[in-house]
Amino acid sequence: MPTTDTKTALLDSAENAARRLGFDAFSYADLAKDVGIRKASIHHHFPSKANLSVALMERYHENFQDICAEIDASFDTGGAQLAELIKQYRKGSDKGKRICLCASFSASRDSLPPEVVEKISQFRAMVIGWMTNAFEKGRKDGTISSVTHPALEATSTMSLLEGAQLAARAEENPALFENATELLLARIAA
Amino acid sequence: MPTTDTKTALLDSAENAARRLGFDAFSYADLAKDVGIRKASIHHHFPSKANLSVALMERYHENFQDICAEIDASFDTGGAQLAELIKQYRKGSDKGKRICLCASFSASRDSLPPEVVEKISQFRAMVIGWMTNAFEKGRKDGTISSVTHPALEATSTMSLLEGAQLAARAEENPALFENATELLLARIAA
DNA sequence: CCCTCCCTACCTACTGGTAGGCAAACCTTC
DNA sequence: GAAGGTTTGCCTACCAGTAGGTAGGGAGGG
Repeated sequence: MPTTDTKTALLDSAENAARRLGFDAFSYADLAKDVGIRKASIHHHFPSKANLSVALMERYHENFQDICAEIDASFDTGGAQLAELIKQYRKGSDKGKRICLCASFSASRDSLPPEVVEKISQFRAMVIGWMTNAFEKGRKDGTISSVTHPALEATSTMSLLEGAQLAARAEENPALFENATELLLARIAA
Repeated sequence: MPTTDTKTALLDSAENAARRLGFDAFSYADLAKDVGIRKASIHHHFPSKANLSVALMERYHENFQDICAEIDASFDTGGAQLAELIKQYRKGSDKGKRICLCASFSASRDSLPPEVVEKISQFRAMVIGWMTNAFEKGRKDGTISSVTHPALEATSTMSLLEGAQLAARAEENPALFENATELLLARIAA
């Protein structure tokens, strides 16, 4: 076992770069410098950049799914669950320094292999599905106000959250994320 | 006067490329091929890519401002004005093949000169300001339902629209834009 | 012995950008 | 209106640097 798992270190570095700069704006040379190995050595772990993008999206999907499951386990009401997801997106925004990998990859769509494009859709469907459940629950238990159509609420909210991250990123200012989500949060009962 | 204004053709090609692929994913060689001149000749019009990005953002801002002014002149109610702006964003999405230049540039923030980063903020402020007026008007004339805080509504809506474009772009599917904006449109009286 | 992990060295293609030239259009000034 | 100079718009040819990727080798552990 290596001192620190190099493959994981590469994924961490690449995810960060992709979310900060975009998929087309970071190179294997950047990763090499960041992780502390030579550029050519990266190809041992990820033969191509397309290959790396697949691994990134897979890991991101799994991690996010785990987070959703944990929210389900820790919070009972639909409102509390939704609030926690919003908190997660705020955290993912990292004070306007990054955006969601899904949003970043969506913008770089044409530079990615079809496999990743497919996985972006699956990620979106997964999150929207989870949010639909949260809105449904929030409508029943009364912790989210004015919910008429949970599935549409989820779709709107997904776009809102990614757009809010983008807005905060534009000025590298976390307040813009807060502003964009304030009305949504106001619908959630304490 | 040239047969077709080359500078304009370059701006058109570059804007399209930036909105489809991202700022880091198109090159001067791409533009040259598209417009039909040699790569080096582009530097006559735009000495550097940074320079080009400034011109792109400036033109985009002006064009969008004109569109907003035209909506103001053509539609009386806040609801009709907002609906028209949403229509504009739908059109800008081009069936999921592009996103707003502002959204694209926000994601590529670190590749752009500070001047452009500043202009992105100004663009956002301009659109949000216009939408704040529309929501304010819609609240008064009753054409937009449940408006309590126009400025926050505008900020949310801006994020929603950019996020909706991103969602549609992810699958190159215009239906995702429709889904994300359906609830918002439902608030507007016919 | 082989497999994992990383190395040096190298490749081709392409990046944004520069130097200098050349033809046509545009001014002047006679 | 012709002569001369300047500006505009594009060209060929080239540059250093970097992109992703390859070939082959060596150290070390199972």
